[in-house]
Amino acid sequence: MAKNLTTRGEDYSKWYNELVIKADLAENSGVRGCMVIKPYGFAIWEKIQAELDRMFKETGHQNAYFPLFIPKSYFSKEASHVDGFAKECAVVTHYRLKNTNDGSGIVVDPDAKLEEELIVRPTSETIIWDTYRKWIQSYRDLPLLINQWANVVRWEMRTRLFLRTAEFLWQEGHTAHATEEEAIAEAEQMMNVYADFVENYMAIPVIKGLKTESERFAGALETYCIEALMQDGKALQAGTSHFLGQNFAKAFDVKFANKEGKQDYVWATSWGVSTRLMGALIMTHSDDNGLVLPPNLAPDQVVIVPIYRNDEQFNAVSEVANNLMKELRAKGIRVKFDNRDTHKPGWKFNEYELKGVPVRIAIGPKDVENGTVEVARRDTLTKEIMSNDTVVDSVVGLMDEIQKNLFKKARDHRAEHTSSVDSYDEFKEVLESKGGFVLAHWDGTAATEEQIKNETKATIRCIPLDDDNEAGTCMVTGKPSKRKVLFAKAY
RNA sequence: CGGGGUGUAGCGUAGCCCGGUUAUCGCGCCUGCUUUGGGAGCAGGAGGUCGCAGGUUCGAAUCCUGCCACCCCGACCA
Repeated sequence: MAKNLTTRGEDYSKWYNELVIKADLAENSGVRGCMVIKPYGFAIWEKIQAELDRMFKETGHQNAYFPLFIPKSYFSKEASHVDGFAKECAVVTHYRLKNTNDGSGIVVDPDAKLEEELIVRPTSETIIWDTYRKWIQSYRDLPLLINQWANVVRWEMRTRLFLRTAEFLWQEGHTAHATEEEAIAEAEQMMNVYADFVENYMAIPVIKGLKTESERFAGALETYCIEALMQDGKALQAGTSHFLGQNFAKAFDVKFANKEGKQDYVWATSWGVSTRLMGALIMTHSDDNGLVLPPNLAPDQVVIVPIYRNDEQFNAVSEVANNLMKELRAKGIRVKFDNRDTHKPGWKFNEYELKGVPVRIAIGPKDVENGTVEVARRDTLTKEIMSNDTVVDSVVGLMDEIQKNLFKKARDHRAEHTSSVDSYDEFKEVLESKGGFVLAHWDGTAATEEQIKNETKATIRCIPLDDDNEAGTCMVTGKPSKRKVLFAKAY
């Protein structure tokens, strides 16, 4: 585990400051917990977007865009939705500024007060369902499968870089279906898409499951989620997919004529992942030398660093480097040749380690002479001299190997930090001593869940969807339990 | 919103308690030479509304008052 990675407080912020900001990922802009994402960090986000977007389209979805501002009245239409978000909404009340009469500055013009205030979207269900009403008349208009890439604002009382910023980037899918079964299938499908992406691209193992009633999305009948375990033993919700039933359809009067010609309310889902995924990526793989990026997600998969003393050597090394770059690119690998003469090799080595580039190739005069290059892996921090004849194939193979190795490392770590307990004392003891995921029996009531949370700070991350369905009795109340559920302290 | 803390160069800081020359040091930045296979060395140089506004004083980074911002802890949460 990266030694500077702790849960909260000074060490945590130090970890982010030293690793992330130096690694050009992001910096805290200081404006109410907002975040400036630097080019390198944004390149990672763009990779996440690109792959997810492809997967959404492969499952029949289309992109659209809805307004940032939502009339306040829309929110009051779905009661539980209001309860969930009312406390964290930014509200636009005026539309104009003016100079003060004495010229001392600018103030909000009191004459420019809006008739109805606008909410800066914390999520887009309301405005989207208001729109869907106009789009849906017949079963022939269904299913409506739409995704939006957008920013949203949640005025959290406390923020944390990547995990909980006041404004964040995300995608939100909103679908409408003719039947309940179809909507449930959609929600499950998207949970599976998320799990597939997070495991195979981000190399982060996840547990698929259902949220308990108290942890459910505001307005949902069922919330599917994927839960990941970070290096420090705390859980992070990496994505959610909600079955919304007919709640929003009823609230926004979205009806369709079914095949029998009768009016019925549509069935809905919504699902989303955010820039929080980047936090998960960092906190799962990084070590004390900086980020460690899985090859499938790294903006640069390979960086070539030249070593030279003079122009003659630089030209010789560059020729080898350019050829190698061309060959690797022909194999579909993202390669960067860092031929800047403004930084020395040692400086570059550290720079790319900090940035988590999976493979670094160094080429110097000795290599040119010997027909070799030095290949270094970011995940194991090992170096190997390779012949020019074999290096292309080896590097191609390394992409796969590093990807698998990172996933395996993360899965092994999770296995070591997953416990199954039978008593409340044991539960507390495990949480205290090693943290991580703890499987335990629970009686299914919100009251017991609340008691456990108050006494241990652990929450039910999910009711796993695996086949391990052994019944038992609740560790707190002794009442019957259908299966063990997944507890952890969470971010 | 409650509790604690901090504001001095791009970043990190000393000085503040006990007021007194030109505000300290490191990193970074610029110039030159030597360097370049793991964050180079030497020499020279640039860079400051000491968070803001008042007050006390011959004199304020330092003392007093008010304000602002940020960080940490709690409640809230993707």
